[in-house]
Amino acid sequence: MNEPAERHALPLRERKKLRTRRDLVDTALRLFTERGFDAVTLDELCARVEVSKRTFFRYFTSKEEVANAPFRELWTKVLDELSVTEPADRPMLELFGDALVSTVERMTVDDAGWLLAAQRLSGQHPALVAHALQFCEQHTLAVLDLLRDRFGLDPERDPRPRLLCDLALAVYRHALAGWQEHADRHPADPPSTTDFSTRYRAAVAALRDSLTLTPQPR
Amino acid sequence: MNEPAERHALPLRERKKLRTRRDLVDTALRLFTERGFDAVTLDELCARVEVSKRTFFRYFTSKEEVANAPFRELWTKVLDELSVTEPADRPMLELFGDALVSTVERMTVDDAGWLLAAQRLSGQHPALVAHALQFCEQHTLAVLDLLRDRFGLDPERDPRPRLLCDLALAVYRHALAGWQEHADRHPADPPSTTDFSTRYRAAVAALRDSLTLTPQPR
DNA sequence: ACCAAAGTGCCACTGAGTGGCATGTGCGTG
DNA sequence: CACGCACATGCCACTCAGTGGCACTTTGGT
Repeated sequence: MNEPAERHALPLRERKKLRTRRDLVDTALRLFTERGFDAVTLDELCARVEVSKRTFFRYFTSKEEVANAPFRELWTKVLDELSVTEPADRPMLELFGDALVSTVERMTVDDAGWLLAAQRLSGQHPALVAHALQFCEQHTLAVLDLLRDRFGLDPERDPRPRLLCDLALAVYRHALAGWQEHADRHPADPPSTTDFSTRYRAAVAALRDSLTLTPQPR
Repeated sequence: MNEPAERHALPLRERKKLRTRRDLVDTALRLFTERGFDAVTLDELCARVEVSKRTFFRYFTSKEEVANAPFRELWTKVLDELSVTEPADRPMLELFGDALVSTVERMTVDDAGWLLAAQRLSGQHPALVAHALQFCEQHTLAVLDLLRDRFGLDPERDPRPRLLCDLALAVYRHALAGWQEHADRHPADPPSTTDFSTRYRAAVAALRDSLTLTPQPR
């Protein structure tokens, strides 16, 4: 019936939707970056994209969500990757890290730029941090389902899967923050996704030592 | 000058402020619990407490904040405790856990009840999760300052302090969630703060294993 | 050509949060 | 005790995020 054999030939209707969504995200990130998150009203954003405010809310549930859209796109891909990963005999933390790192390294330069822009904004406005963290929390729950269904780990009876997710998220956030700061110090260079990977792996290596970290004598 | 020798004799003006604040928190948590977070408008809450909406916003910065007030009170005490802790030759994670556990066990039964109520609400409404997480983030930054100033750990050059905080927070959140679920299964009993401590310590013990957690064969 | 469904625009509305100014109350001074 | 100062509050009008409802246009299938 409605099964076009060609991959990239989505129903024309879907194309328009994707385009509108992309317009909204791009314009929003640009305006927010230029003038600050709450100096830009939704009315203005909608006017620029030539879309009614009502339509905006059919694409995004809140003003924060459009600013954090790059995070959603990243994690959607990571989850896709994880859901086809074979449960080899390696620590989940590694499987998790591999999925994240390879997803980031597969990003286009443009997408990496948007991701950094979103991260930069998050650092400035508390409401964006809040939304981003709550978004992580939601995805943690999705990952826990995955761990239960595909990897035989039951988060109901075992606290470790839950802790593992939070550990991995802490590492991810640390790597992302470091990447963004580094990118800001070299504004001329294009964003380097391998810089993220390096930071991620370094943070993973530091995890074990964090557990026994002891105060230094003054 | 204004240094009354008596401990509990605050300036009378301050007493009133504390009382108003307490009224707002208590009434808010009660109403939110009875009818749900967004079925209660601020206008209504203010009417109950007989306070103008303008005054509400001199005590709290948002509707979410009043619902999460018990968290703020808890962490304020924990930070106070940490800021007088001597940097003995023990892992920071233990010092941190001791401060948290002893603070919780020193709570009154009433305060424990409010804390559980706030946690219960957070589980229901995304906006409250978001606010609570962002609040944790803020306190993490305060803890990092403390680590730098009192414990000689520099978060600028060493990723471990930052990771340590996130680890501790993950354990805290897990223990709190478990405590609340347990309390809900036994609604007749008064809240048991030692139950929280037990869960906290168990989760700390599980941390190390989380790092190497490996998929189970189906 | 036609129809049903999906997508959109428009309009009015609720409720959170803010600014400004007038009013009142506690607190220290003479 | 009276005065004045500073702080806390109340009131009012305003902005803006987000929602509900309905009418209109576009798209894809028949």
